[in-house]
Amino acid sequence: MKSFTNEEIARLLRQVAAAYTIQNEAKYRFQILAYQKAADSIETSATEIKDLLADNALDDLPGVGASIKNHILELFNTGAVTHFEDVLKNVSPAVFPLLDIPSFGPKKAFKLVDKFNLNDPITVVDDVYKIACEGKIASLEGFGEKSQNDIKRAIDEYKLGKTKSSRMVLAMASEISNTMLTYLRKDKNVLQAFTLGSLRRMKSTIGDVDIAVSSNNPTAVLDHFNSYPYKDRVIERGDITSSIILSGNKQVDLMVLTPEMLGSLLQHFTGSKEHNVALREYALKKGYSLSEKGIKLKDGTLKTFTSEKEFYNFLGLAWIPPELRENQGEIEAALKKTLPTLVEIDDIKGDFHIHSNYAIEPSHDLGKNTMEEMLIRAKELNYEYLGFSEHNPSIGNHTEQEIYEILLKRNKKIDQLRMSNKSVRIINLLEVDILVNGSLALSDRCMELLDMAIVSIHSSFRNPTEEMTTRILKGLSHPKAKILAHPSGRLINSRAPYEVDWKRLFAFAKENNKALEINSWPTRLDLQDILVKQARDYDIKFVINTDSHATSHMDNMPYGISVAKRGWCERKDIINTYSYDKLIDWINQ
DNA sequence: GCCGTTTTCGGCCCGACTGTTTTCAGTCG
Repeated sequence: MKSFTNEEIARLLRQVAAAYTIQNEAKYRFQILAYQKAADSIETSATEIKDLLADNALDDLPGVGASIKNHILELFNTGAVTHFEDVLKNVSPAVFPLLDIPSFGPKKAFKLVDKFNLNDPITVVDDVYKIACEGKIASLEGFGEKSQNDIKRAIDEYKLGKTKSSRMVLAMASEISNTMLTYLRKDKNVLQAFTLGSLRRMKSTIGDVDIAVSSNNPTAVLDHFNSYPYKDRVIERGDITSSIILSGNKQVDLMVLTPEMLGSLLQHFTGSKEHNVALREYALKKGYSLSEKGIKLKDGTLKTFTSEKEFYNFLGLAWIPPELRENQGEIEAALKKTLPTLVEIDDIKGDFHIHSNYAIEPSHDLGKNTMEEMLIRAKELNYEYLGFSEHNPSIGNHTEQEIYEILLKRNKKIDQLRMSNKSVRIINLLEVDILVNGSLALSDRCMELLDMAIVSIHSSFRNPTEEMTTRILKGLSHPKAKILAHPSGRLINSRAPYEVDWKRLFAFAKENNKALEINSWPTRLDLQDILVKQARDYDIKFVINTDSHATSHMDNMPYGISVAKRGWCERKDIINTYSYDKLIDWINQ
């Protein structure tokens, strides 16, 4: 039995789709869609295919039917798939690396590889670049001087990091978008301007920044957009859309329509693609054809909408919050009027993951601000309570007795603060390491000094699923351990999540009244949204924490909120929306 | 190749833009 990661399987399925496209796009139109859909589904699955296979649960994945399932089984059994080899045999492997370069699709990549006999996937990008520089591409049928230059530039930018798959963190995309909105609104032709796309849906990572504007003079708005002083260049410019690249290879897309079309424009450009496709298929059955311009009725007339709500309502649906628009059951829920009332930032009454600079001699990093400073910020945020949760004192450098004394001293400090700070109640926590063997880094009598503890993994991330899960459950089983922090350990764009048997963890958390943290740190956002949604089916509790190491970090809470919303969470699912009294009841349960 | 609130067969979103064309092919979201 061989093993493959989800990423490898998805890549393989995309290669098959590309090969079908090259061979005969019209003939294989629906197979191509099916393979791409299956690849998307596998790539975004929080559970590894190998684990689904072991549970015989591959059918749970949408887009994976009998045929592709059998291909995957064959892949794991023999290391290869006969059918895939058949489809791929006439396509050089040198085609595929080109497909991660923006503006390169299967057909263009194949033509270049085929005409110039490029067969080395390692060097193919450089090979194409060289051929373009030598001026050999312009004379090919279907190409010209311009497209030859475009190819050169696309590869230049690719080498600087602009690939189809590169994504930025939410915080950076927000900043780019806000700056752009401020700039756009300076033009009197801009009636209203909005952030759309994955940024409006508050996805954890963002590809391009999408912006929509309503205006009676789109040309003037596009001119203004194209004159943005911090742009590197204009990628494209039409009658209603334009794209520019900013320094750092960040792309901004703009669409401008008249105010009477604003409703459909917002709907269209917010996406996701999957949501829009599903919505359009649903509408089609009612005889409607949807686009950014409005809804085309059976008689061919276009009905326009000034608001997004009217657009959804016309289709018999409740307005769907952007965070839910991922084709994960939201259309059905909107039809049945069973959409959740999502948690909002104003519901938050406290934050439990706060690292002050209190000298606790920890195993990991200390915070930068004093407990007093953190409390002031908490008061400004209108919090009812705040939990201090520095890392436990390092067990390598202290005896158990020394640690006990450090904590006694810290408790005295916290008691003093409780006397002097009546407006914000203080919860006494620590963030305690779960060691490799599953025991906690604090002794039982040390744990007794706390109101509750956050436990988390900070070492040995790469152990097998079973071992990791057992380790976490053991650590979490301590009666004082109430919260599991950053449950998957992922760092966006730098560290893959460790592998956990999520179903087992969720069942355990439900059974033992433990909360899973949604960590608001922009490169963590962990538990990730799709797992939050799955966990919610187990009816378990979450806590949205900032993991702050400075007062300014406490402002990251909205990012955690966005993850909770994308996971369909309501206020009742989140323990730091509880009043202080209710919270204490929960801690003592 | 997938899928089901008219279907287990017969459907499968829709339009913008560019470059190379002279009505279209390819890419993108």
